[in-house]
Amino acid sequence: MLRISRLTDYGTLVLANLSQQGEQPTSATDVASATGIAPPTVSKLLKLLAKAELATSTRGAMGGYSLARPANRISAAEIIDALEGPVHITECSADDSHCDFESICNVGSAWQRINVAIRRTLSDISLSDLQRTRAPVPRFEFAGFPVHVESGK
Amino acid sequence: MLRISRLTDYGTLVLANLSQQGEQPTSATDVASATGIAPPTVSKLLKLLAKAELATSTRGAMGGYSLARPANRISAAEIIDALEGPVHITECSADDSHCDFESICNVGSAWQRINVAIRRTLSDISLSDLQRTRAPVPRFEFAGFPVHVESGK
DNA sequence: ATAAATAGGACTAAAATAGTCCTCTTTTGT
DNA sequence: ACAAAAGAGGACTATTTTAGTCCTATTTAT
Repeated sequence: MLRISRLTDYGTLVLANLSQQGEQPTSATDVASATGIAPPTVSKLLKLLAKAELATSTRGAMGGYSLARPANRISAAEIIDALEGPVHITECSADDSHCDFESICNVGSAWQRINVAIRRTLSDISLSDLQRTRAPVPRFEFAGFPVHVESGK
Repeated sequence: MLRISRLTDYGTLVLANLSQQGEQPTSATDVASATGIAPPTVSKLLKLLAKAELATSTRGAMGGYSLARPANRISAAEIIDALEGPVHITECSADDSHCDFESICNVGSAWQRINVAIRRTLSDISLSDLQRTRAPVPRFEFAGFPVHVESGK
């Protein structure tokens, strides 16, 4: 359905919060109170983000998490991958998937192509873009026709 | 998770099949055996597609379904909308949604913008594009940088 | 030592999805 | 008129995914 899960949405908030804190580590508890998200959930998210190397963790007292890289070098695609695993627009876009109708199905490849295109775009959008209230306006093209997206409302 | 549901994938197959049958109505049962999808599921899909006016139904003996319009005037976005309802990339992209952190959250609008951009692209892709084995290669741009997608693999 | 943190993973609950089935209405052909 | 073929509509169930909680172990600063 072309949507990201709520956890990913929260994850973006969490990363945005880390980004505001700068270099020094922030504890999961602090992030939780700053964002209003339930502490155990924040903790779970930060563990996933650390495993994906988007955040670095410091253990022990005065420890916490901080961004692994500047916000402009963390892409929306990486955030989604970290929190939802590699994403395929349909089941049959997955590398190792097979279905019974492959011989009939002439549809798969186009969805796959669209999937690739969306992922590329998401790769070009950084956490800092996501944070900017006035983010740059994405522009899409298909089959040679540019599709302009109005900014704001 | 940026993926469409399996039903939508099936729905595309079903529509592609109707498209191949031309004008005369095809029964849900026939579509089911042509595609290999379980008959009750095909029936459910066709009902939804008919309600969304992507297919027209003819009741009674010799009845069935046919495309409401030529395949090149049915867009991927319409198919998704018909089978999954209006789609939002995050919960807070929905028109009437509110969350407790709106005052803190500076992230929402960018995801929303991305959502709009993806939908526009999907609107420009037609059922006939989806059917073509060599569909045109979508091209995306973000913040002024064109992103080229290689064709094929 | 002790307190403050993360690491890791087991576990539960809730929600969305997929799929099935039943009954009713409409239409065609005999 | 009637029987058969088809769709309309909706209730229902099972499965899977997602969200969220909690517990125990490990690490580190003071």
